[in-house]
Amino acid sequence: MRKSKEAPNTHKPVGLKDLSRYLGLSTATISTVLNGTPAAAEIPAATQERILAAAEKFNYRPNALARSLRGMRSHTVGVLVPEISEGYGALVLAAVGDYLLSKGYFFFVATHRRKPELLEEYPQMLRQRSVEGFIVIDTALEKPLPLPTVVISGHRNHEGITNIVLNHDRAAHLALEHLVQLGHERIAFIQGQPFSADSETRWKAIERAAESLGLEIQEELIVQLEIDTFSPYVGYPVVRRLLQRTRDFTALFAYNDLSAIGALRALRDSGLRVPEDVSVVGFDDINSAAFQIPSLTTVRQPLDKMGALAGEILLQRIQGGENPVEVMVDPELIVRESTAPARPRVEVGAKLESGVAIG
Amino acid sequence: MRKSKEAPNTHKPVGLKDLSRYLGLSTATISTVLNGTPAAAEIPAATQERILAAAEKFNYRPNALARSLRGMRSHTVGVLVPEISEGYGALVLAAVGDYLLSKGYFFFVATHRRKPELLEEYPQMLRQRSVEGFIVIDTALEKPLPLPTVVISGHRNHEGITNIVLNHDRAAHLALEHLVQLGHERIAFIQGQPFSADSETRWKAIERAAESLGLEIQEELIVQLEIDTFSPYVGYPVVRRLLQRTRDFTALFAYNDLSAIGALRALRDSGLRVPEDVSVVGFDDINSAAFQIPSLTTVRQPLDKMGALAGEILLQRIQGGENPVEVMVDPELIVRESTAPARPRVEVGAKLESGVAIG
DNA sequence: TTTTTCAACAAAAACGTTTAAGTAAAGAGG
DNA sequence: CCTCTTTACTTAAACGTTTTTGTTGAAAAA
Repeated sequence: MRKSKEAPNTHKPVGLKDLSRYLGLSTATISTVLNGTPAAAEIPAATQERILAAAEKFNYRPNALARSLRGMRSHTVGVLVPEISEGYGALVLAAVGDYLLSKGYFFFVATHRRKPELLEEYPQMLRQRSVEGFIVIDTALEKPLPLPTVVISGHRNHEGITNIVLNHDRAAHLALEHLVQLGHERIAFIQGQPFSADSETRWKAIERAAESLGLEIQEELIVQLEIDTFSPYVGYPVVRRLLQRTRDFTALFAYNDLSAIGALRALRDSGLRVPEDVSVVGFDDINSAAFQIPSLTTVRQPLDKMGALAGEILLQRIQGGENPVEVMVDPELIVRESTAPARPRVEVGAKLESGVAIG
Repeated sequence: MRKSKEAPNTHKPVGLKDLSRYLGLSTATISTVLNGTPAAAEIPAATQERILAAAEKFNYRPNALARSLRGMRSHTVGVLVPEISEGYGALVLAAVGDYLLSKGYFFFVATHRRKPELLEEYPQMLRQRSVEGFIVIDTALEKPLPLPTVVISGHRNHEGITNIVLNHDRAAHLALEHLVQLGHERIAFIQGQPFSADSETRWKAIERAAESLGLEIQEELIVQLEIDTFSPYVGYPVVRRLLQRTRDFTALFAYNDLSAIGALRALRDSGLRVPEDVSVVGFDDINSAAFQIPSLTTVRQPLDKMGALAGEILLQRIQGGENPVEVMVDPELIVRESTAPARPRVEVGAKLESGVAIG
């Protein structure tokens, strides 16, 4: 039907044996030449060229399973993540994936949805598939994994794993410095929910940053998130309540973009313009931050960098390199439309006089 | 150092040979018992129990590489997607992944970023890794792939692949029916950009739906998107322009959520309230649709269903099952705050009289 | 001429499974 | 007592590589 020396059909991939038959050489010789191992030096150039030509002609691709099995590297890592359909996980995963692919690694993704039994099972299954290491995103590991592991925004520290964390001090400083430079002195704050991992860390960082900038934090301008939701509504009621107490502030620094978006609406619904009357700064730089009108000035968590870094460190560790306990990444201030120079204090008084009745 | 019958340390996984040594049985026997093959019927229950117990004790996990290599199934599929950091890709991928994991399959993700060389290379690399099939998301394939393939929102049809597409007729009908039931008669439309794949299909569907509902489409209420951006700003200028021409409409059906969000802002900036003055319907149900205030009524593309369906059909095909050319999925109308009963026509007139000068 | 050395490759083992084919011992049937 | 089954396994091949060790024929050295 099909002549033997013709390129075989695409159904069964051509293997070393096929080349061996075609070239009249042993698979050993072909393998060494194609891999350019030291032993290939003993093979004359003419033969090498014949081999290369044949491999090219038949589009030979070594079977990765066989290669990995033989004891070489699997060039595969496992990624554990709670969810990838929401912004955070997707962004980090995308960055991790891009880095790994660029280095010739493939990866399995296992979404455990925070179910303990899956968190127990998936690492084992991934190990069964010979992954060389793990990248763990936003997940609390019960026990350390039996392979090189890099954790992004993890909640616990274990022996031997590398943690990638945001530099919260710098984040707070960037945001407050920006506002101070715009002339803002009375700044309102939305603190994170008590159960949110970063809430305390970030608030402490804000206090330090305020101190270093000579900025005084007014107790009456602080509100705290309470409800647990993925909707920006999270920020709406607290800002409405704040506005009933006082309008004597020119800027608002929210715990995250979600609450900042809720705040935008609350401010607008209260008749205040952003940024003319109040500047708003968010945190995270989720996708919809840029989508708001006005678009949101925010402290960006470099999720792409964090992902790429995780990939880089993991591959390093796999190759027996250093194993840092913690790597800190720097946030970035993304200035958009929601921040502007502070209005003069006099205007505040004027607005206040014509303001809404309290209570 | 370590006694031989003790559970081995976690560094090297225990293999069939280890069990063989421990039990004094051949690997063949152990394998057949653990796999419950027909041949295991000849092994007495006592032995079987011994084997099971040992496997349990040492937490034996068969090496997936070896198993796949031996010619059985790799239980792995490849997923080709342009990008996973934006909503669409992430949502579909999440659904695909969940389905596959639930069926014991793992998957490699390859993000080709629409670069032709990667689109050429990645399928080959995935094949090298013995994937059993492909799921291709939002990608124009140049040539059919050499394995079972399911395409979600693909742009071309090839021999032997299964396409998963949205039922656009139903989508259009749902949206218009909703508006009609709310009493809307004068409805404005935002058409998709000429280069967008679904633009024409969807518009045709809208025309058919309008016809069937006895709704007349007014030429002067149609605008079309032009710019190519991921920001909702895409919808802003066209709606502003529309509003300069006329305010004589009570509802707006946008091409997608992005443009609908831009439209929300444009309407508000023109002094119109949503939904009191104008109802707005979007399309897709991207995450930020629910995040708007008012939250957006929209036609939901069941990206989760589409992903799960793709997984299901692919596994079916891999197991030699049916190979449908096209599978249509139904959209769903998600009613939120941006739609409400039409205001009476009289008010329209009133508004119009006090309206903006034309030209 | 015989031995040694070298070039150029081949043979075979190994990775950890699965599976077809084979076999020793025990029991059944004659 | 001999043969035939059956039981309960074992042996060995196979998957497609990589890698260590061997082998062959010819040229160089003795």
